[in-house]
Amino acid sequence: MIAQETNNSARQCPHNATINCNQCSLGDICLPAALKADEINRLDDIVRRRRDLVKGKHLYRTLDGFQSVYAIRSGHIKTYQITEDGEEQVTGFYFPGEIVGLDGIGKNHYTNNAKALDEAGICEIPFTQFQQLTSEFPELQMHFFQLMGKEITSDQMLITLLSKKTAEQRLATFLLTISARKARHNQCSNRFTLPMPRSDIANYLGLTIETVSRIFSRLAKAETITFSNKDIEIIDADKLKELANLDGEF
Amino acid sequence: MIAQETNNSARQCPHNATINCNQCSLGDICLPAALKADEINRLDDIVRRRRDLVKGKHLYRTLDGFQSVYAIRSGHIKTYQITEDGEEQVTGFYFPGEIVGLDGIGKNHYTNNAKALDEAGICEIPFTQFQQLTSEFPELQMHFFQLMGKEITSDQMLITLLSKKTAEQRLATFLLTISARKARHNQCSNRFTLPMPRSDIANYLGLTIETVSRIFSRLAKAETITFSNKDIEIIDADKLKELANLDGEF
DNA sequence: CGGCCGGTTGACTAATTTCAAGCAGGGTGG
DNA sequence: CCACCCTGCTTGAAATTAGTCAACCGGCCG
Repeated sequence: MIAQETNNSARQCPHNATINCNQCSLGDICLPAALKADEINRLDDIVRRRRDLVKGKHLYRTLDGFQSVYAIRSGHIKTYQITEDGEEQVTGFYFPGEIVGLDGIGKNHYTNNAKALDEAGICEIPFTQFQQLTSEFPELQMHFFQLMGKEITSDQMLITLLSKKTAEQRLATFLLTISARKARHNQCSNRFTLPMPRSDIANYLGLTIETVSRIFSRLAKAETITFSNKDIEIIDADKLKELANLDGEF
Repeated sequence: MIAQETNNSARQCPHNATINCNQCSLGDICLPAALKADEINRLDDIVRRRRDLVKGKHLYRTLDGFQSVYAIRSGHIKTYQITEDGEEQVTGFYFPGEIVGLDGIGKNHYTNNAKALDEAGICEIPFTQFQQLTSEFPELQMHFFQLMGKEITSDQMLITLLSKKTAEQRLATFLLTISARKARHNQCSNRFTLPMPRSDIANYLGLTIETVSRIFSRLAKAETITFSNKDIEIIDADKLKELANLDGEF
């Protein structure tokens, strides 16, 4: 029913591993956002590009030594932990321009696994060198603190969601979050393809696959969205916001 | 049944607002842990002491401008958010030696409210000055990154708990977390007084007061703990750990 | 072609919430 | 000093939400 391709070519295709931070289309939402043109070159010097992952490949694993954080140039990453009893817990989804690996900073190893949901282009940022750079550029340090702060606040939003919201509210909120992130990239915000399978959505939202599936159907029946597998179209954003109980947020 | 007083006098009473960072009994778990003696004095210079709160008083509120982070010298703080529909969501409990206010870093305002659960002594750390100090002392910067990292990982533990665990597992985990924090302060780890009411526990764990109460009773009936109101004694820590991790379901 | 995987749907079950009542302790006012 | 009330906590019975089990569907791949 919906035939839509992800539109990655905002300015330059971020799949292209040879471009530098100055040219990158993600410059205004990624780390360079905090820097002046000449400073970006300094950042560029320490960034290692062309770390490309095929779908399903890990960017890092829980006990890998913490060396770097990673900027996502293209594709999508999910982070997850394995609980004591061997179950997977999805802790986050990351979109182009976002930074993964912050969970490793507290310890000398990562606390999550990070896995590509599709073909992903990654910029590796060795943390020691980056940290030196932050001492030089207070703006960058501030920006980085802000990144960690955002990580904390987004985790806390998830906590509220898991603690207080019904299945329907959770899924509605989830879809709106994705939509908002698409908008940030000047991509169509009411028509998109989910990069992750139902099982990951369910896991992330603290629900079962069946419940997620049922809610998708229910939302479609109420003419709030239409969908075909991973292709989603938001028809009635207001109703979705109402369902999510997030009237003022987006 | 249980008559126990909190034992705050590890070395010096942290209620005493006149002592400095060098003398503080919390030196080895608080920020000074990262610093040498002479460096601690520099930290001490920027710390504003004697911000003391009576029970129920706010340390900061959601939309207060972000200026400072706070070290807890004595007493307990809870952080919480108000959701769109006006409900309270407790996001954390903070004990002596721990730092509150990190949620403000991402924006220029706090994203939580912070409220004293009992009489609390607080050291205020103006963030701008602190940030300058971190540029001088890489150890301190590292320690602070670690603090934020810990905030992230503890939030993610809560996410897993809310997403995967049963009511019983949640409460067992909660009690073990408190116990571990008591141990960190050389305080009795199997006999303590909870600083927060049932309603806050329930809210934090994503349960209702009634469920929390029922689980407390169930744990007592199973001779895992005894309790009288807020006074808790852990009788069978092993059983509690067992309950917290993997339930004997499958 | 057949099997597998991801997704959907239905019927039933179990866990937690909701509603309601009651209890204990602390503080206040008569 | 006692009665009363208020708050926080406990307990029981009924209601509801989401989970479990199971069947089925369609596309994809060997």
